[in-house]
Amino acid sequence: MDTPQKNQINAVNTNSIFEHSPVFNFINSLSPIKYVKKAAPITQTFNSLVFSSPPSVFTSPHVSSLKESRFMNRHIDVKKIYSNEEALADSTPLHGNLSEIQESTYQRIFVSNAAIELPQPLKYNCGRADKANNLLELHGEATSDVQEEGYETDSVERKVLHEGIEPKSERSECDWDGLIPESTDLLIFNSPNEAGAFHALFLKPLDSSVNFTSLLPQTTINNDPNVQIVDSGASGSDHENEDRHSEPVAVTETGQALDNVAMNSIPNEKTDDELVYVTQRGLRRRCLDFEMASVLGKNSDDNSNTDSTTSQSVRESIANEKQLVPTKRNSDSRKCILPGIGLHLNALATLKDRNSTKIDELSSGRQLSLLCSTSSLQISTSQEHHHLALVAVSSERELDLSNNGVHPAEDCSQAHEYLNQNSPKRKRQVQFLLSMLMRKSDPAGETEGCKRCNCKKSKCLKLYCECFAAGVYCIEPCSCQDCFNQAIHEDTVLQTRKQIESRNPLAFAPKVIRSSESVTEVGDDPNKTPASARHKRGCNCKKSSCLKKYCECYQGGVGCSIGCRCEGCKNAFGRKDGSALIEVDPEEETEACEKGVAEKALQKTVIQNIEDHSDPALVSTPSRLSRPLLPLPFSSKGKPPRSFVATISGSALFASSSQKLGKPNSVWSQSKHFQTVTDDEIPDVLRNDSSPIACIKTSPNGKRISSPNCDLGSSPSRRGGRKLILQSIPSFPSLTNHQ
DNA sequence: GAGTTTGAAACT
DNA sequence: CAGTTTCAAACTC
Repeated sequence: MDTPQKNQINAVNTNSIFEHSPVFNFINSLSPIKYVKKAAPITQTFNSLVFSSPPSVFTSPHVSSLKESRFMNRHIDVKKIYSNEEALADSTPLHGNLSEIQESTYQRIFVSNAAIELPQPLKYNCGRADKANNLLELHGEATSDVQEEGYETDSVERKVLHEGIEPKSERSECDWDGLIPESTDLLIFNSPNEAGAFHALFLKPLDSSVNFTSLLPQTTINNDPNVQIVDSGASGSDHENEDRHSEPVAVTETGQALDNVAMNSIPNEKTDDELVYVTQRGLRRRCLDFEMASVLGKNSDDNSNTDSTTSQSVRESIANEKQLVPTKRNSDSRKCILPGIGLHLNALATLKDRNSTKIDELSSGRQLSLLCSTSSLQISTSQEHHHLALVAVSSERELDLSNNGVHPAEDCSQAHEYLNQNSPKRKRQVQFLLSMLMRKSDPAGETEGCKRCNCKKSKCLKLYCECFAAGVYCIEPCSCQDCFNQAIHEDTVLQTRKQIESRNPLAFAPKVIRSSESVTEVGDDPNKTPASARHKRGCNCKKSSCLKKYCECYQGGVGCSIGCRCEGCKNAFGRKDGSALIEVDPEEETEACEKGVAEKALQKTVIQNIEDHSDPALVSTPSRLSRPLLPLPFSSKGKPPRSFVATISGSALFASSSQKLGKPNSVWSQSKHFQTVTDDEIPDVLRNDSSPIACIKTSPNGKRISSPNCDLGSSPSRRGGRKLILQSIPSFPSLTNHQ
């Protein structure tokens, strides 16, 4: 499949090595315009990057994607996970060498995500944690059919092994070590070593489209072995392609290749094994990727050392589910990419959890979050569209972090460092985010960020368990008893999940659906809640008047709708009767906010600001726009996965996705949800920012009706949102001002 | 931290 | 589908 990206990439490749040199990249980073061009086609890439995090929402078990594997198992064998990836990679008819693949991989991650499924990007976040992993993973993905592989693979392996063995030593050299968390659960990195991978990502000059380099010190790049590795890869597919003479794999192509891989798995056992080996390090994740899990689960038993076997089994499983995976990707790779978000949230949660548990990890996580935000900002330069999304995400992360008890100051300090290198705009944006963090003084929030359950009888295998419901494994901070929601009980978890889904296919779906996306559902129905978002099932509150977190609607930051069976609804976010918060009782809302919802409200406001950046009035009057969703589900309860998903994803989206995929079940895949959120949702919102009215039509009632254009349907047109992106950037300042 | 309240989830 | 029970979070003290 040749995509514009590919072409671009090729063009890039043709460019001399100079372009790929760190210095050149850095210079390029300085000129956003250029990057934008390059990036333009790649917009999705960015998403992947940003959202690489594991989807909080459980995807249907049957759906298997690379992402899944990654996300799924915090503790799952790397091999397994990797195998999934491999399966994808294998399936790919890639023509490039491993080296090429590596290069392409990096590019993919940063540059060409579009073609790449979200999973890949996720890889980057997730498992790629390892320095080596980055390369390997890439290889794994791209590897499929590398014929020259032997040569390159070996080298790669060596690198990987080498790194794995002495990751830290290498890092020590890197200046970034301090900044970049070694162990970033957040990112899904298992071990500190994994951080290196992340490192590499940042360090890597990436595609011109995305330049983290600007953020990163050049020196670091040079110094850090990892960087070098990355560099080689990063320097560009160009180099590799040229040097290795292997079939050139354009980044774009790579992305496609990845997709293809998923579709056509061509198992390269050797490569797979290697990959698996590498991947293992970064696999530890709290997030459960049920989709993958289902697939992986089969293999889980074997996980440990039977590389070839595992990879194969994975492949087989994947092959069996080929339709799903391929469909997903084919249907809309872009969309699929989003899953990362979900993961991301989970990752955040995990991070938080870990924060409580492990200081080191926490710090790293923080840093990561910061880095992510920063990176997002940078990326924004090249890709505004993504930028906003990223910003939103980052902001959320930050918020979460703050909630978690992470000290914003630390993050801020680092962020500032980055800022120093960035343009004023970026600085402002970053500051904005930081301010949000700082503001979010959330005493209790600290814990909320991460999911911690306290189950005593459910074994964490029922929806009662928030961790389980969120699609994440229970972790140390949890106070659960007889917990089965652990990687070691993966099979049980998957089985249970399936069972629950069989009973209620939507059981793991986001609880809050954004109306804009689900406009079809609510949009025109005057009877429905004015809010832009609403609970998928509605609440059934009797005594809380929908003013406490007992109420899921309230908890989710959305107003009640006609679907609710609540009594005496006084939901501050919108009453069942349709009255908007402000309209109904501003004070009430205020109180609620003060009590604990404040965070949500704040986030909401912030989000709105982001969305409506230029129009504060809108924010003040939700009714006008339609009730703001839970812009930041994270805050609401610190339960990123649920809220987040809910907020972002919409039933409509799901439906569309499923249709595309051709697999109804696939609809539930987290990736889609995330995708929706990332690419579609946020971008749209951002778009709206620039011109709130543009995408949003206001009905006489004041309800928001998404315009056709706005409809995120996932059409390519949507993605073209660059214009908006540019506009969105300016908005930040205004937002900051507001705050 | 223990106990109560609450409403979703699960069960019948 | 409705009623009941179970469960764990949210809340109160």
